[in-house]
Amino acid sequence: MDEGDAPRRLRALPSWLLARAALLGARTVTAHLEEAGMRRAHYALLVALREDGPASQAALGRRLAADRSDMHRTVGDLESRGLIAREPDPEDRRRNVVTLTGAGVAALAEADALVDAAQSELLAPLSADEREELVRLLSSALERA
Amino acid sequence: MDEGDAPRRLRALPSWLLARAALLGARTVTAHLEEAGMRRAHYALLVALREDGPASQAALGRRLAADRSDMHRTVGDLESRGLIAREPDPEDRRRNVVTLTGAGVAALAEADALVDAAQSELLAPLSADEREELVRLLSSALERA
DNA sequence: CGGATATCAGGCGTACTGAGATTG
DNA sequence: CCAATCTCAGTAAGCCTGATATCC
Repeated sequence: MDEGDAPRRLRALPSWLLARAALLGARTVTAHLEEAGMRRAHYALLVALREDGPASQAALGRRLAADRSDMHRTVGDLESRGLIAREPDPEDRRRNVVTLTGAGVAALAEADALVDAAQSELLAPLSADEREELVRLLSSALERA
Repeated sequence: MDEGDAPRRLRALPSWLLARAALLGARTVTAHLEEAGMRRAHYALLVALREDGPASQAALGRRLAADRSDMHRTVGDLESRGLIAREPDPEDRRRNVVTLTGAGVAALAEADALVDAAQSELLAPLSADEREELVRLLSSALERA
């Protein structure tokens, strides 16, 4: 990727480094998740359902900081593959309640392992301490956003 | 952006944090550069020309890890605005030699300040030491790519 | 003949916006 | 009437590929 050849001004710019690292991370995770026929947005949605239980599409979109149009499409994808179920909420008929199916739980477990493998590959040059520090710094930069 | 509400699994995933932070950085830089009527690709190209002198489009693309189609479009944009000049290389007539114009140098100086301001805004929650550490960690993760 | 360059055409996933219909 | 939700349509920039013409 020739980052070493990039102009020094760019190599010292946090925003530029973040963009390059994020692209590398996205490619790595995408490549691994491909084995499960899943994309990153699919995985994030399934994780949110497992952790916090059934929710409306709007709530999921807020929690994942995802766009409503993309959420709509992602939910449709996963529903057509039987990994989630989408049913109207009887208490508020504007809402679609999204729930994880048994197949979804199984697919998610497989995807977890793939995503973990991708992290290891992505952060191979860093020690365990450095990986923790990176997570801490990125979390700090994001916490007020 | 509600990162604080995101599932814990995602908040501990480096690839996810990188994606969120990079998006925030891109939005911040884009917003600041808008004042100079410039996009990030334009800025990166001008920086490369200032630092290493005139170059062919292919060389610039390699140095910036940029796609050749986008490079073609970016060069066209900047040429039409008079910030760079594109002329066939007399020594190798396959090549277009791209050079920075006087107007380009001036626009780049203005953009430098805008980009610096964007970095400060992006990294406001971090101390100076933490910012250096973040740059170091990101560089390490990228160096073998 | 490769190999490299610039260009053109297009696809694809992501981020974002506007608008309509339904319901609370 | 206003607000929230879901849906659909469309825009824009970024990443990527294939193909062609030109030139070393």
